[in-house]
Amino acid sequence: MPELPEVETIRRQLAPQLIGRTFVAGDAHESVKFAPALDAVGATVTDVRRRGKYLIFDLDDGAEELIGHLGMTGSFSRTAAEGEHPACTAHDAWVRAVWRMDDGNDLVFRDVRRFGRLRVVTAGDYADIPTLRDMGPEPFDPAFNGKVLHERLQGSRRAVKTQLLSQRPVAGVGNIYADEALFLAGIHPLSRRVGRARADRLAETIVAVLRAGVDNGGTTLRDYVDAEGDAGRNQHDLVAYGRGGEPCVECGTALQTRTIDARTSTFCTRCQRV
DNA sequence: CCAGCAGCCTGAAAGC
DNA sequence: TGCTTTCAGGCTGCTG
Repeated sequence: MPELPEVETIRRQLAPQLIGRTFVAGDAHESVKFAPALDAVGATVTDVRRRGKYLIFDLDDGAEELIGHLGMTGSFSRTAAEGEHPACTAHDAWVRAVWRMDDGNDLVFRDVRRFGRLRVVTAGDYADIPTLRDMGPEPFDPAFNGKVLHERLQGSRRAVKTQLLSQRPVAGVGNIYADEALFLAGIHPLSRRVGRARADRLAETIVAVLRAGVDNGGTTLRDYVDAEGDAGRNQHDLVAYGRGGEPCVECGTALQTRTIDARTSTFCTRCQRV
């Protein structure tokens, strides 16, 4: 599932191909999740940014933004133009949006499970995108540290993992990297009390696992591919996520799996303290 | 305002 | 073999 490293990988690949290009036509799935893709037709891409797990295409020097979320199975790719007019059906059954660019290529958004979303907003107006509006600091921003994380975790009494997945303490952490960061920090996912010292450690491990994910081109468990269609390599480095029943790399205890907030969580009952 | 949870989606894998 | 059930889960929006 695309989290910060996967989205960042895609951003880096798309940016040089799209900056300066104009959307000259488009086609989109009828769902309200994808139809807004057509609102970008006529606009020129002036930058391709990322905020948490959201891709943000700046349009017309910042007047508007095309915002994309990959959901569970979303992916972007570029292909030579297919047909005289862009059409989702010219590709495969899971393509939800196609934009024809002024360089004769198509930008394609494919999303099997349709958990993704596309929309165009006035620049910076995220009133209708609550997760983006309330998003915490970027983990790679120098301003993000244990002090900031500690303060932001104080705002809620919910379990630390639940808070991380909300995107409010810090941007871009999903289920995989949350399990990894909590494991490396020695913090139980159900902990409701993360003091300053543990917050310092957690901030460090969050940055470390996300950086490793970017360096490895993302984590591919099943669906994720980058904008070139290639899988990531970070799945080989995971030490907690998806390893329930296997021995903890630190102490050898069998890792435990349980559902927290309808999501699978894997952790070590010995190394990770509540 | 906050916590908790149903619903959105579909293919792969497991179960029978 | 083939049908049915379970599972994966980010985010939205509703409810108490």
